[in-house]
Amino acid sequence: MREAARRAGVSHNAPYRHFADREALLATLAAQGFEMLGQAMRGQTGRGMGEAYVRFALQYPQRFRLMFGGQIRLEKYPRLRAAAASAFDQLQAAFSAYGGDVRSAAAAAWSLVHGLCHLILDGHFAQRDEDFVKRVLAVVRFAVGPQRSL
Amino acid sequence: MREAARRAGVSHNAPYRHFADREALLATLAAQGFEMLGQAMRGQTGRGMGEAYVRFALQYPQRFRLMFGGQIRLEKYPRLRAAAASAFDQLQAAFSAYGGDVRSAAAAAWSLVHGLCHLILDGHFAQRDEDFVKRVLAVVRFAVGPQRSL
DNA sequence: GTGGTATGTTGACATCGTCTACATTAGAGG
DNA sequence: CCTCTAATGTAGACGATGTCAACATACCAC
Repeated sequence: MREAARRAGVSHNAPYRHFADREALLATLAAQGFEMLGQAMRGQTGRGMGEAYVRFALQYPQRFRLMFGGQIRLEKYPRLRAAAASAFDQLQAAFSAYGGDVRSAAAAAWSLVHGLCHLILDGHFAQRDEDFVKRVLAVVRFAVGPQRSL
Repeated sequence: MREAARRAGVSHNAPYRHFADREALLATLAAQGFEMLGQAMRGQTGRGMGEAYVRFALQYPQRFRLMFGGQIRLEKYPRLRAAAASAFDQLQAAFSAYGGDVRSAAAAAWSLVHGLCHLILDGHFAQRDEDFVKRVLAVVRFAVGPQRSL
């Protein structure tokens, strides 16, 4: 909080006129992040959405960590939960054209790109260039229908 | 640090006799977590390893967050990096029997289960029971060979 | 002009991670 | 047994932080 005030050039307590507490400030920043993420995925389809997701995480790593670092309790900030759900809905919509267990397929796709972001940011992979991301994403198939494949 | 000392029933500075600083303490706990994770996956194969991974995360959520929360810089703790790599190696070994881009396939599998853990822990999914996990993992196929499928 | 609301400031408090200095304990070597 | 040393613990302090209460200022509606 004090650091935020410092950067804004105001006294150390000014932020409390705009945010209830530290967590509320962070929740606002996280919600903004989810809107940015949704914006980044807008218009993309299929694998392009996944790549946009990863690109966002690599471009704004701190923001991504804030959004998904588990430091902010979703239950406490309905606006935050809504922003996150809105982003996820875009991903799920990309799967709705296919039959089968759409919800599970979308969850799997989200998990895949999400985990990839985390592991790259944590430095668990030797490579982190866009080619590596494309190659990893290219490896998976989603069996949405009884026989279908995406 | 002070809380740790409190729980151990010693003075607030005693922990500094055993750990250089807060980050070193957390790094030790994280490394221990990676060993636990490796233990949990030992003996499992294929999807069973993924399920074990998720089970571990759901059983020890705080530990999992510590291990992958990005608060500890891997570069600074070689032992930690080694413990993490060792766990990942198990996963990768499960793919080595198949041809194709083994490294990418293993990375994708790790990303999938890892992202699933994070999203479940963050409360982004309505369900979090073992059935849901099984269903999500069942949806994906890994195209390891030119024509092969796992 | 007056009252109220939004915004900012000052000062204080408890807590935290960390440093320095000092005390205690335990074991090894004479 | 005595002494020296290393390991371990303690006390006190410092700066930084999140937060609260009290007070000040600016602006807008009536």
